[in-house]
Amino acid sequence: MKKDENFSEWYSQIVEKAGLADYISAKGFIVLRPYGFAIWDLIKSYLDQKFKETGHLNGFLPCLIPESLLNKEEKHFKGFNPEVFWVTSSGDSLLSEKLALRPTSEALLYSIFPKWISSYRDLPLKMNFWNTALRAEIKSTKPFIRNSEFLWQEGHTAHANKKEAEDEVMTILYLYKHFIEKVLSIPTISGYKSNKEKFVGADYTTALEGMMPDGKALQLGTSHNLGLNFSQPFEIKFLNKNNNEDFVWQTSWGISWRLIGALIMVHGDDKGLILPPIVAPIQIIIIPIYKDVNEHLVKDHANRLRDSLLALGYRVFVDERDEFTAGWKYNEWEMKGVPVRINIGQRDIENNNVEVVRRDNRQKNIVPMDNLSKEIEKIFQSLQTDLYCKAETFLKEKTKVITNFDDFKGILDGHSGFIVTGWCGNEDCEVRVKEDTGADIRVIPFDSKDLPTGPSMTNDVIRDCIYCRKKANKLVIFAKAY
RNA sequence: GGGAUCGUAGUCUAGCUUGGUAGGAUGCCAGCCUUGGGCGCUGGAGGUCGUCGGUUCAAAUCCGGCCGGUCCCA
Repeated sequence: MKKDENFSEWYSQIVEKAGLADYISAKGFIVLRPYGFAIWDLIKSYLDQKFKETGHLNGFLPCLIPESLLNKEEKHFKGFNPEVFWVTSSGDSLLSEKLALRPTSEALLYSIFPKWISSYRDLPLKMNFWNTALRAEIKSTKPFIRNSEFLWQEGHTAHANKKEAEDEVMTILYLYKHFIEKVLSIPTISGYKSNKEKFVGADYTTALEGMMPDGKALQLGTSHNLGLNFSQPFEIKFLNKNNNEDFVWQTSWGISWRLIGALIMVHGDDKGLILPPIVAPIQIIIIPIYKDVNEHLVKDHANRLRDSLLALGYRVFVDERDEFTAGWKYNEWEMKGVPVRINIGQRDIENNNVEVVRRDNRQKNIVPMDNLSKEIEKIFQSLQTDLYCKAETFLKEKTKVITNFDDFKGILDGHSGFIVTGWCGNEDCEVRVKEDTGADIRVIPFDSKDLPTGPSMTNDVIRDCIYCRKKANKLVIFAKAY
């Protein structure tokens, strides 16, 4: 399957052939297979540790939310209503109140916060939940990218003052950014969402936006400042040091298994997945190459090699299956994206070396046994940075500074990408552009130095709003999005 | 939201126009052979043709509803 020729088909093929997920006969729902779940597990354990290091504790929330609760913050409710699944009966009898399958847990969790928060001593309250959310996707679903139920993590915090909440929003956003860029090797652009695109119920939303190989944007993580928007309707109050009642300042934030989708799209090639080492369920695959006469000798060597690599902390697997040839196994493990493969046969044993193949460029190297761990470490390092650089180069190539609307439309008619331009800040212009081109404001970068196009040129070049030509007060990135 | 297209064995698919015995590949099982880029040979098992209904002596095939997948456009 060719990634360049039919990207969408290629993507669905990888999901199935690499054994990540499968379909079930309910629209928009998928089944995660062990290999796909293992990737999620690795993402989860990495981030979970970071959350704990920054003072967050995990909890568990029910998946049903009474309508009245969801309804309490009006805008929030309206925003989610079209995609909420409702439970209306138990057995044959109708429920007295409809229950929503949680599209997100703010309302549910915040209804109970008042019981837990009464004094400034109870703050900050910082919790996280690893669960799923349900949002009905009527049309165009895509595994990991758009599903009616998805695995995610939602963090929720309450703070004594505005500044602390603002800091929390940024702490988490940069924690995500570090993970996505340094661990998943996917470059991102960080910034604010426009009012139209922000989380319903937030004062403002910060986000990380990535670019997929078809030039479309994919939101990879969000962190919201909820201000007092929930604490007021839910009456989450505390006594401050001066014995006055105050409302808490809140944040919420999340990433989802979309990150797996991004990994597939950004790094994969015609041979299949390519996984960065930290999130690879199997980091090293050992293929013993043997004949009947030396089968035991070679397999013993392979297993000893595995044991020594396991002892060094690597996730290693020896593919001892007799029913497949070596060549078949190469293809299989390349499809699954295993970063490093080690071939070991009679002649390697005699020469006290092994053949090491890295997944991304499939370069083969004969490596002496004594150098092996050093070589693996080197490959892991360079894989991590090479994957990032490749994606970053692409991002830069596909990001253009545009100052007039005709050029803007022209670019989006062909293959899309990111467009850096000016915006007056008026939502009408944003809506019009979306109607005319299908692109909307993905992110309002915090700083022009974060732009892939570099700061020097953009500050001077962009003066007007791309649509109404009035003075631009924001530098924004427009793109089509998933 | 609009359009197109598909659903046949675990998987991929032929057959559908012109109604009449479901065929292949791959995988699976048994036995041999072999393994440095999807090896080879022999034999075997595996099917409510997505689902519900209609037309017909007869439906995988024609018609309609529903369910699900995929793609394109908004």
